Amino acid sequence: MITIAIADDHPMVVTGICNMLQAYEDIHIIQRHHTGASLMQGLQQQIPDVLLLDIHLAGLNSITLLPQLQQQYPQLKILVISSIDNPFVIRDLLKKGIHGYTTKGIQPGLLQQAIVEVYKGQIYVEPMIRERMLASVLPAAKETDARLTKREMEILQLLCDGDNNYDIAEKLFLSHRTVENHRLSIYFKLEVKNIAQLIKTAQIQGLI
Amino acid sequence: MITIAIADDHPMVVTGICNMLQAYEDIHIIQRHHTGASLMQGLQQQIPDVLLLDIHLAGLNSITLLPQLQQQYPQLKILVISSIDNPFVIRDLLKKGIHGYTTKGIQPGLLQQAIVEVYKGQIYVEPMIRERMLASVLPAAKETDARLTKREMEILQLLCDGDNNYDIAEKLFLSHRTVENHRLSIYFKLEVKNIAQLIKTAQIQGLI
DNA sequence: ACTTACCTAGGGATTTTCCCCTAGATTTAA
DNA sequence: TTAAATCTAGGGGAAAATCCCTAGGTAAGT
Repeated sequence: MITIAIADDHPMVVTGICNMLQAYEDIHIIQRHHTGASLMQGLQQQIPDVLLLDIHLAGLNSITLLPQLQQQYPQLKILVISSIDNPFVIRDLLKKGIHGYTTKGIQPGLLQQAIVEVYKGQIYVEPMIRERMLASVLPAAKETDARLTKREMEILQLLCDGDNNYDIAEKLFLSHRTVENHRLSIYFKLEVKNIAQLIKTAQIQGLI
Repeated sequence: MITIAIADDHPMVVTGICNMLQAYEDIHIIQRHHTGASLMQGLQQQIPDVLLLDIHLAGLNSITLLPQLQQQYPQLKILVISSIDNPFVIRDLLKKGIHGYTTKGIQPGLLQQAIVEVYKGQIYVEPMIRERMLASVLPAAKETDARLTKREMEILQLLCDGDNNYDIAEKLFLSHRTVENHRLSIYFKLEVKNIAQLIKTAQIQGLI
């Protein structure tokens, strides 16, 4: 018997999930929450085996709850359910220590499977997403050694604010040529060839 | 008795809706679809009073089906259900002739109310969205400027890919000066002053 | 002590962007 | 059927970015 708590600010999704899981006798839903506050309170009463967590809870990004959840309930398995299908975003979530990820489009049978896998201590990622993540495995490895230095990160931030070399030079008390050098080395590391691609890549990789 | 067809590529949402509406005896769900093709076929068999339509159907934007739906089934009421809560986007949908809009976060009672309203020929917008649309009435003037034309959107996409004016000119068979003009008018509309801010703004506003 | 990475700065040239304009053709809305 | 918006294209010039380089100082590890 696996106990479940659901946290999602869309009642429709909550009832949808409940309905899906009704058929499985080994899964028992013990809590339903629509807000982060309600969730944290509920966990104090009783700790489920698996938490089905939507990324968007009314007004707050539930990912911000992760560190707290992990610290207070280290044995709690967290299965994130969301609409996002960007492999980079999901990879970041997994890095943050969630135990599984599925989209809201998952088939009932797979959801049950996901819960069981996560419960058993496996990391579960919905098959379709898993494929897409595989497709981005190489860029993922690349991204690791594409680590920017402190100065480069600093300049990246300002570039992303729309500052030009001269603005940045003034703010950091540097020559604009120095800023240019940093900028070009950022381009090289992130394998982009202009500022537009840089901003996009930085956003996708969560560098800003 | 109001007959309903549901079109949503997320089984979870479909079962959630069905579950929500089970309690209401005056509402009868006669069709469930996960793809646009299935939907169009189903409508040929039997026309429901109200169509609950998700914006995202497997692989296609269901909004593209609107003209066809309206032409073939002028008496069909279309209630769009989605996760989008951007008032501007919703206003555009209403302009395109949908009869109602709710998010997936709607309460069961309100969903039933929405269906009844739409069935009776009213335009229904979820209360929370309605408020936010009201709140954007004044900036609506500003937003009018901020709406990009077709050509501008096209160029925005390419700019976000890192193409420069010359690349874009070649791809679209234009002069690079023309591309430049479009680019500058995009800058003006989005109130940015260079490509870096543009990419960032476009990402944040979901324009790409 | 020595290599390596990092930060700094610049010369010089080319390409692209950015800013100020005008202006005709076409499309759309009032 | 006007009026307004959009799409097209360009002149001319200033500013910035991009692409070649070199090179000294500093900091960290081996």
